[in-house]
Amino acid sequence: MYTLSEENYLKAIYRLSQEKGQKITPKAISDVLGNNPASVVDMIRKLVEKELIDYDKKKGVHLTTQGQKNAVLIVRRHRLWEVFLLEKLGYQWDEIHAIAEELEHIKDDTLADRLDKFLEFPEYDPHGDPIPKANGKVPKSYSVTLANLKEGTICRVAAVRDTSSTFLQYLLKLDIGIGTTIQLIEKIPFDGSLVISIGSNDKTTVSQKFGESILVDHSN
Amino acid sequence: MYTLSEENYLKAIYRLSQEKGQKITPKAISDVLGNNPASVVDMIRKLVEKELIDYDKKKGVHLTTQGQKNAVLIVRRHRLWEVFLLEKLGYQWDEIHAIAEELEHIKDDTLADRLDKFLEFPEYDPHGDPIPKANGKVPKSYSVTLANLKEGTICRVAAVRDTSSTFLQYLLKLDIGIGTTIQLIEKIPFDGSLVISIGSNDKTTVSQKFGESILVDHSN
DNA sequence: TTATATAATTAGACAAGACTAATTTTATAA
DNA sequence: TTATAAAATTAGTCTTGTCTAATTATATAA
Repeated sequence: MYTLSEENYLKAIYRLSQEKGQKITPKAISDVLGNNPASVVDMIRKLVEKELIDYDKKKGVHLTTQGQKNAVLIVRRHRLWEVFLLEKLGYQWDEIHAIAEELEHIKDDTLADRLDKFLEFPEYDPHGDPIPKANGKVPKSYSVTLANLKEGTICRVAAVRDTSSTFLQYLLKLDIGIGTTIQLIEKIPFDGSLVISIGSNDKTTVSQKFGESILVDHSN
Repeated sequence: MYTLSEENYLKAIYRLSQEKGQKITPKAISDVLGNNPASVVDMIRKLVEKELIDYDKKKGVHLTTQGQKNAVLIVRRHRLWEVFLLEKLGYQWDEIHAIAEELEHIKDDTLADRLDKFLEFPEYDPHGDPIPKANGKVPKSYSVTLANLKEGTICRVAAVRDTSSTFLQYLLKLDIGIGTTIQLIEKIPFDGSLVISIGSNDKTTVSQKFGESILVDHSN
């Protein structure tokens, strides 16, 4: 088993590896974890030693098979606990991430699988992120953002990319949740702002950044 | 909030404080936690500094009001998680202690209370230990052991004093659980062995140590 | 009461994981 | 191509919580 810190690094590296085409550098990792680049270099050395990652200055950091397997398991635990906290304990959308951040490190061979069964094998967590299966397979995740759509398109909110409390509270205020229908009415060329209609409500304007944080499902 | 280590010390001291009449010494704490007495002395200094305990060489260690409050909360979390693991996730009696040992350290202001509600406010954990209430009140705990009874007494198993896997597996093998009826048939003066009848089964002989690890409820 | 065993304490070391400051590499722009 | 900025790395330090070994204090038994 690995330490809390090692697991957090694996998770951060896994997350960065999902952003295709980006080289995973010490700087990038330090930005995700909010710590010092020097600390990251130390930990990279340690994880290479343990054969959880490879590091090549040119190619950046990559998870080994072993590292990938572990990272996926941590993500699985995190997302299952999020479902539990929201569905069973009645937490709000914006409260669950921080607690799951601790729960994901609880070590027991059968805990994740038992929790999975108890929750009746959910495929997605409350933020719309796919929950890796016990065998490591990850259900399809969404990749089209609201900001990607053509004007006029009607879509369904499938997932959100940001777990910050400020973002999630803003969503609650706008009455947006997983499954909400949104029509993209207009894109303002000047700053990328989006004019949208949420559900059957009136038009609202949101920022480009906001539009890029919402992943959608649309039929055409 | 306190560190994992500080919480484990508080819990150990709380546990020792339940054994009335015993002075809480560094040695006693090191025995409970399985670490070096020198480490205990260091931590005692730290906890005194934080006003969680008092230490007087003559009187030993005592929890302050603040320390008591925290210790009780940790115990509350531990026992609630035990109920969850057994009732909701289907773990065996002997598997839950170790996992609850990790879960009890998850920090969130409302988690214990939400879990308590979700489990419908259980009064006792699966080992028969009382679960402290949100306000710090602790339901009555049992104190009479099987070994304390007079020959002939019929009792009900109310709680067990040992959380070791070997002990709990032995209980499963003997078909003893919380609520099981046991009659104490005979006490062997030589070594304190007990001849008992479990439920409606034949006589069995168990050791004095075993008898002292079972807390019972009896009507006369 | 004195010898001996046990407990408590102190001093010093160590590993993990973080930091700062200084230095070296690499990338970017003039 | 060279100057400059940014990133990576190294060296050294710090904190937490542990340890061992040595010392001092206390309790127990002869």
